[in-house]
Parts: sequence; structure tokens; C-alpha cells
Amino acid sequence: MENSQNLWPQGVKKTKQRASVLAILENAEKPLTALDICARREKDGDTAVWPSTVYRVLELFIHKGLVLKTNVRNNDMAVYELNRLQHKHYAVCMNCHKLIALENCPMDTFIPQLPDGEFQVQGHYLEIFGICQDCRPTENNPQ
Amino acid sequence: MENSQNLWPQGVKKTKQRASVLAILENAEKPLTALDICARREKDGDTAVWPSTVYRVLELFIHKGLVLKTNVRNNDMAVYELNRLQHKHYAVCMNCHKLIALENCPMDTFIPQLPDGEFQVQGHYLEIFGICQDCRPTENNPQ
DNA sequence: ATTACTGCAAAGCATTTGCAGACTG
DNA sequence: CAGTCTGCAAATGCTTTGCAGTAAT
Repeated sequence: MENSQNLWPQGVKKTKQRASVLAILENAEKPLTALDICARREKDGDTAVWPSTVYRVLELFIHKGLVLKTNVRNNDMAVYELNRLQHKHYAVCMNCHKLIALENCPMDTFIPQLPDGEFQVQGHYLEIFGICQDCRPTENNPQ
Repeated sequence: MENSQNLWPQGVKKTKQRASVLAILENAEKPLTALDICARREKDGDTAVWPSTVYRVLELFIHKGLVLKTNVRNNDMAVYELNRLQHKHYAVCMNCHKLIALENCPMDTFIPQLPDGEFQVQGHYLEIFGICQDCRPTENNPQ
């Protein structure tokens, strides 16, 4: 698992644990919970990184604009992903909580009409929810 | 505080506590947390409804399609609102967590492109985030 | 060497669960 | 009256906090 180094934020002390969290997020195919990150670190055969440390590291990265924190509908654990600057949205399965990346974004052509017009927009979050293929009852997959 | 009765779901036993939760949601100007609902009940001078009861009642109403549960970005408590069937989205202030209702919805004209095309869409959730007027530093409100 | 970071334990807090008594239909 | 619902207490599980030893610069 490699970390491309170049996105390391300035003035942040580099430790094994922090580099590890960043590398895991860089290689993640989907947003992860803090505990997922711990689990992946262990699966890699490395020494454990404690949850409290992971939470502290994530908060630091969020503050530096490197990581995004999200709460997905109907799932109370927060998930974290690298802020890739490019836009990303997901479809969420209401049954298994799987995330599927969307390939387009409606906000590209949308101007939100806010009542008082005085809200300073920083960004948006969009989520499609429904039932994924694996959870949908079909002739192959009767439930 | 009145409950318009007519939206009471069939086959659901009517109790003081359930009617109370529904009435509070009907009269709410914004989505509420379960604990908000408890607090409003007490403010109305009524006997307390316990959080565990409120959670159980909310879950029942969600199951009946009467209530929607949402997790707002950067706020880990779930909020609940009446499912008014008309579309509703909010702008969220990252500073004070205030919610401001949006007056239009981009999804009216948007068809999400899903990778495999096999996802059965049930709905969507959109959230604009940024800084509200009250939290924005201005000449009147230096921070 | 100094300062900040991490392991670890314990606390915090929203939410869930269990159970006996109370209430609805 | 039977079965369900609620008050209450205790448990659960994610997340935060405190502290002392460890590691980075």
C-alpha cells in the first residue's frame, strides 16, 4: 500500500499512524468508517492503530481539507473519504448499506433558490437511496 | 397543539404518547431530534414521554411511511420530520447547524447515471452546506 | 531536548433492549 | 380481558477525553 506523499499537508508531523490512515483512504474504493480503517490496518499485518487515534487523525485531516466526513442515511456511523476535489455522490442500498458511486451530478446545472438569499454556499451532499441489485428479490435471488 | 387526525395510520393503536409525537412533528417548523421531541412535550406542560418511547414511536411511524429519518452532515444526531410527500431539502449551516428549507429541487430534471443500471431508486437526499447569515462575519457581526 | 502524538482506559452520549406494570381496543 | 405499549433502568456501541509514556523534529 503506497502513499503518493505529495498530498501530505504542510506543517503536519508525519507519523506511522497518520501516514497509514491516509494511505488506507487513498486506496479505499468507498468511504470507510473509523473502525473500518482500524480493521484494514490490522488486516495489512501492521501493528494496530487505536480507534481514538484514528478519530484524532481524521479530525486533523478534515481540518486540513484533506478528508470529508459524511453521515449516510439510515446508518449511524460516520464515514470518511479522501477529498478528491472532484465531485462524488453515491447511491445507498437501504438494505445492505452498500455505496455505489454515481457518474454525474445534478448540481452542475442547478442554482439553489434560498429563501433569504443570504446563505453562503460551500458545497452540497447528494445521496440516492433505494435497493441494490444484490438485495432485490429476483428469480435468481428469492427472498 | 392539534392533530388533524386524518393521517393516523390504519391498524395502529392510538395512545397519548403516539398522538403527541405526531402532533409535535406536524407543528414543527424544522426536523427534530428524538430528544427535541421529548423536550417539546415537556415544554407543553404535559407529562414526560421517555426517549425510548419516542424512538419506538418514531420507528413505527417510519415503518408506516409517515415519518422520515435523516442524518445531517457534521451532526451525529438523527432528525425526524413528517413525510409530507412533497419534496423537501435543506441548507445546513456548518457553524450553528441551523436548517433552511430550499424552495426547489434539482432532481426534478435529473436522471442519475448508475454504473450498472440495476439500482432500484426509491428516493434521494440533498443537502446544501455552508454558512448562514447569522454566522457569517460581517461589519455588524465581527467574529 | 522539547513538543506533540499515541496507546490505553475510562467517560460521554445517542440509541436500543428488557421487563413489569399500565393502558387500549 | 388479552395483548400491546410505556416508564424506567440498564446495556450497547460509536466517539471523545485524559493521562503518561513514546516518538518526531
